[in-house]
Amino acid sequence: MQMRKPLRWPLGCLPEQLAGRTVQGVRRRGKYLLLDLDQGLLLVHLGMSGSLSYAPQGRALPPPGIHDHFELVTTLGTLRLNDPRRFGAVIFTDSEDTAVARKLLGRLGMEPLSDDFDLSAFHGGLKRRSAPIKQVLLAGDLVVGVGNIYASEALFRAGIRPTLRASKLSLPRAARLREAVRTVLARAVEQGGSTLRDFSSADGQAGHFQLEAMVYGRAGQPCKVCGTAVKNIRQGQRSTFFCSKCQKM
DNA sequence: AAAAGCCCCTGGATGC
DNA sequence: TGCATCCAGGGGCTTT
Repeated sequence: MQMRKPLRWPLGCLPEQLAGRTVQGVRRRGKYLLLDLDQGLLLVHLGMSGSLSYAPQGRALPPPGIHDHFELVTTLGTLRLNDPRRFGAVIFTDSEDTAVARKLLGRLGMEPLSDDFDLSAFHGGLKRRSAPIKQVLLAGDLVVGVGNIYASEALFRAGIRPTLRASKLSLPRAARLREAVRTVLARAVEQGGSTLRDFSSADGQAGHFQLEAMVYGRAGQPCKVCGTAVKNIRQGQRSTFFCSKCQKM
């Protein structure tokens, strides 16, 4: 294992902590990748611009560039993290029960594509929030995985204005939103995600979901359903796109 | 407890 | 061409 510049948090003594360890399994929680080791746990986050590439043993990765920060070298192959903006993270911790792990993983909400994405829990959570629904989706403490693109897209599909206070959502509308979140994320996964500039998957493929976005990145263009010009506003320093005719308060 | 703002960082696109 | 400005798939931390 080698490393270069620090990411969001310094990479610290990873070489010592990882030397000789065995990767026993790989999981995901929210946008954290969890590598279960024979001793300890490695948390990996890609931030906004991170990507992983992998080469099996015997096939070489290209020479490391300035944005390659971390390589996990195993007997089966090498996993490399590239992250130009360095918002990503690689963190070693002893288990999921350490203070560090709990701080990062403990606040995470329900997994949208799993059975635990329960409607009454979702609606109940929304009831307790007065913030705009878009920001509640993005916050990740009620439901995880809904990033900036998919929040706008899910709200469009559900016909809900992003500025609506979360607590105002009726049960039927919460149900519709829940379905929209699941549909949008499942479709995005099928399409390999969204490549706006530098994102790629571990085998170097770009994503294509952005090509079928209904509102995201389409400010001023006609809504694909009704033709009204798509609006772009800012909520919590992030851009939001919506159709003022299709999406009701 | 929850909301709102700030900040981390680099690079590409745009405008003068 | 050169420089300034704005914007970007996230989310932790601090302040209100």
